[in-house]
Amino acid sequence: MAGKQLSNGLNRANIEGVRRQQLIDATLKSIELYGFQGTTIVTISKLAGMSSGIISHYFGGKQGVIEAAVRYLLEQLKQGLLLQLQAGQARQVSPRERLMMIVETNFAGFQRSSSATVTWLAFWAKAMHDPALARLQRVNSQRLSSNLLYSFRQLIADPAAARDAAAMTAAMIDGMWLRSTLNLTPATDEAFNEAERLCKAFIDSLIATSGRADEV
Amino acid sequence: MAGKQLSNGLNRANIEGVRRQQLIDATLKSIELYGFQGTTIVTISKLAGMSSGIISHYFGGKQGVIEAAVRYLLEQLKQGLLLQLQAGQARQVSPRERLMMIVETNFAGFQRSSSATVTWLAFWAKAMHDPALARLQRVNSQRLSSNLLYSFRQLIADPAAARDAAAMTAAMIDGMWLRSTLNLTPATDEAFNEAERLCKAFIDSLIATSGRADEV
DNA sequence: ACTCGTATTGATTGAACGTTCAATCAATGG
DNA sequence: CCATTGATTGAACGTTCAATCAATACGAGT
Repeated sequence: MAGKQLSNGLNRANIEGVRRQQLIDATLKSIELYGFQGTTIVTISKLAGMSSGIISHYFGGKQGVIEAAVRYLLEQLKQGLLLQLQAGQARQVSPRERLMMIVETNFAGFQRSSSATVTWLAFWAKAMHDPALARLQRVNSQRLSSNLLYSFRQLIADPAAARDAAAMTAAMIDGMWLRSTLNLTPATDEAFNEAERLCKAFIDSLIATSGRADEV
Repeated sequence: MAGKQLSNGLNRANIEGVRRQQLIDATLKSIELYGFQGTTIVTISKLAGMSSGIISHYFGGKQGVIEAAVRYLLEQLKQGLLLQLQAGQARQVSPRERLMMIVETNFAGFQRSSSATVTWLAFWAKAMHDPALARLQRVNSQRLSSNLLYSFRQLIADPAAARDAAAMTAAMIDGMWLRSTLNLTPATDEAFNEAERLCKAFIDSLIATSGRADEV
């Protein structure tokens, strides 16, 4: 019944999901190639190998498919950390290891791709004038802070110091990512690797300092 | 001769400069009010109290006036530090003081204004697909790094450690600024003040750590 | 008062874009 | 083998916007 196959190997019920993902991929590709302003219904649908009308059919309009693409990016980031934590579920993950995983997730391959970097920047710029996107942005920003704070609390006794450590680390991750993205000369991962290294070094210095306990 | 006054108090030769600045101000105001996408020739010229044609006359087109507005922002940032250093020229400015000045400049009032924050984000997003803007971005990004490195070199003996300190501080400044801007709920300066505090605390911790000298 | 030159206007144009919807067609069900 | 579904198309439409340019306003010089 639901398992009946079409000749192209697609289940009828799956077509919608498949098309939506194809259009989201095409949207990210278009933003990568032509920029946010240069992305139109035509560039997206052409990259997807479909007609222009299909976008309104599945997403209600251009605004819809772009919002969906952003949600996809946010979801990738969220799942990235979940998967990595899951991978180390057998053994016990120390607070320090967990912090390193958070850093690695934020500098993972997908987050370095052109389509992702360009879209993130456009997303932030648009979030300042679009309440729906602003809400998504805030949730995402909060998640990074909370994840960091959770681990820092287990490493730093003083609550205020733990909060400061989390805020600093969040800023350093975002700042490193931003500067790496903007200064990406050709297609070198060098900047991202260095950024990841420095973020991890910073976390270790925070832990080491707090080990010496009593400051301020 | 050149000092001849018009009835409105403007020098003929100055009219062009005055009009250009008025249009740049109007452009920033429009981006603040309507966003980057919502900014058109009409919104700018209306805010400036002039007609739409004037933009093409003075800037050759919309692209021209927007580029000029971005250049103005970059110049403000550059001059901000110069002025502050100049203010303390009489007495000797210690390397640490100079670092704090750099932080203060990046969180100065003008950089917190809506018109500036929105334009910065739009500028970054556009820089990824516009070579002219990308060049401006790189120069600006480099300046922050160089300024920081110059002072850190006087405080940290190991060259590699000084370079890392500068890179980390640059990222923290940009990251703190970004997160403050994006999470600006209503119109609270609270986030910016906290960001400035943490950046300064971070610099002090870098200096203190290097004082203990020999690490790695 | 009159003219010249510059500054400015704003209606108009043409291109670009998002949306709509009647028509098409392959895949299903009977 | 015919009827029905619904996924997909793409031309047409209305809107938006940057750019243009002929017309106008206005100060300066005589």
